[in-house]
Amino acid sequence: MGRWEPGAMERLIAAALELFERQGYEATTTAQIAERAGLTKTTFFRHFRDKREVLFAGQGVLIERATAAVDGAAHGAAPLDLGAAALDALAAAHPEERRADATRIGAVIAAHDELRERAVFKRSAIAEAVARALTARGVDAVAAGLVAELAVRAYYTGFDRWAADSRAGSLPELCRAALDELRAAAASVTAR
Amino acid sequence: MGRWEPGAMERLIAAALELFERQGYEATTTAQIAERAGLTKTTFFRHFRDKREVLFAGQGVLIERATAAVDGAAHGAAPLDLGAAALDALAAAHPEERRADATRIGAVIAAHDELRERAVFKRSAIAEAVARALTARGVDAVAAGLVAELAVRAYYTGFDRWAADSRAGSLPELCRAALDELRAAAASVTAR
DNA sequence: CGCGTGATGTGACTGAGTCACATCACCTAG
DNA sequence: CTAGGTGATGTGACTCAGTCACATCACGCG
Repeated sequence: MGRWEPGAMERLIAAALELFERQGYEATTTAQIAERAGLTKTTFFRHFRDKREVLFAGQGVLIERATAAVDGAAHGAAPLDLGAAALDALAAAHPEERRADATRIGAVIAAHDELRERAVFKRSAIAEAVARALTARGVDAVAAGLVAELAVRAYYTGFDRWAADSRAGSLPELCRAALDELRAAAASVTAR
Repeated sequence: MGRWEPGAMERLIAAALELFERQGYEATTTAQIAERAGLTKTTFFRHFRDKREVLFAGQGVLIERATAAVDGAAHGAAPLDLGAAALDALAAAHPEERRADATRIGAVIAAHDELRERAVFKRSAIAEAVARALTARGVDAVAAGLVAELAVRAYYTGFDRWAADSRAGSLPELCRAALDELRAAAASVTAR
């Protein structure tokens, strides 16, 4: 499979991150990124659909993992338990060694609207996929949308705390704690 | 204020919508849109930040209306009542005469990922603004995020039904009905 | 050793988005 | 009635994202 210097995509991601941090996102050219990785612009676009996507590589597996967790959850699980299963799968996708990378990437994304837009889109794609998986498990559509939203919201809340503070607990713990907070707040807010 | 032929922005929006429907979004050039509106490409970009934005003009007032409704709600209102106030303000922003336009615009957006991404971003911007307005009214941050999500979700659910079926009820009614469904589902899902 | 395959390079091209500068309609002060 | 002033538009040139057809090169396999 691999020939030439292997790891082209990884080199492109690293080069992009360094240049974005140093020069800013808009001031960095896809040709510059490719050159720093020892490649050309055309090859950059062979690995990423567009310039933004270089910071979101690997998120593709999130949807698969989350939906697989819902599909494979225990028979008879309550809707919120299915959501928790999706949440655990999402949290398990990021090894502790990559926490520092997450921090750096998050800082770049937060600084540029164009990238925040893509981040929000990715988030909504995950939520939609989880909601579909929930309805496939028999959860009614409205409840599925809400449970998926809770799970994804817990995931991003936990992820942000994990990335923001290297001394914070593990990602799965932080995500579970966030889900507990959300469930409590939701119950209190919707009580009549 | 106005000189030349007035209504340049409206002409651009109408031209863009017609061309997008006829040729597709990607096959349509900003120069084509401008020409059809009797203008030039440069003027197009004086009215819209980018090509996508031409289909989202006017959404800027949604945030102002929704946050103003929260700011001005009755003293002592419960969090969900504040959310309902934001929802009513959002629903009131679309006169019945524009239902057909909403249907057409929605069809174009739904057919192109690039536009769906922008739509999701707009939605999240509204939700964030409402959440901020809620925290400013003393609602705790986690609950504010959830209530804002419920309100915005009710708004989009109602809006989609309103745009999808010209015989469906009024937008405010559809949005309120959606909020009722969501509250019931949320209460049932988060019950222990 | 020759051949197929897959990743990369090359060069040219389209179109989004920006910018400096010129122009023209309208309004207002004198 | 005229001279600026203002704000919206036009013009032409430019950068860069993203695409494409075609050439090239490394590697594995028969």
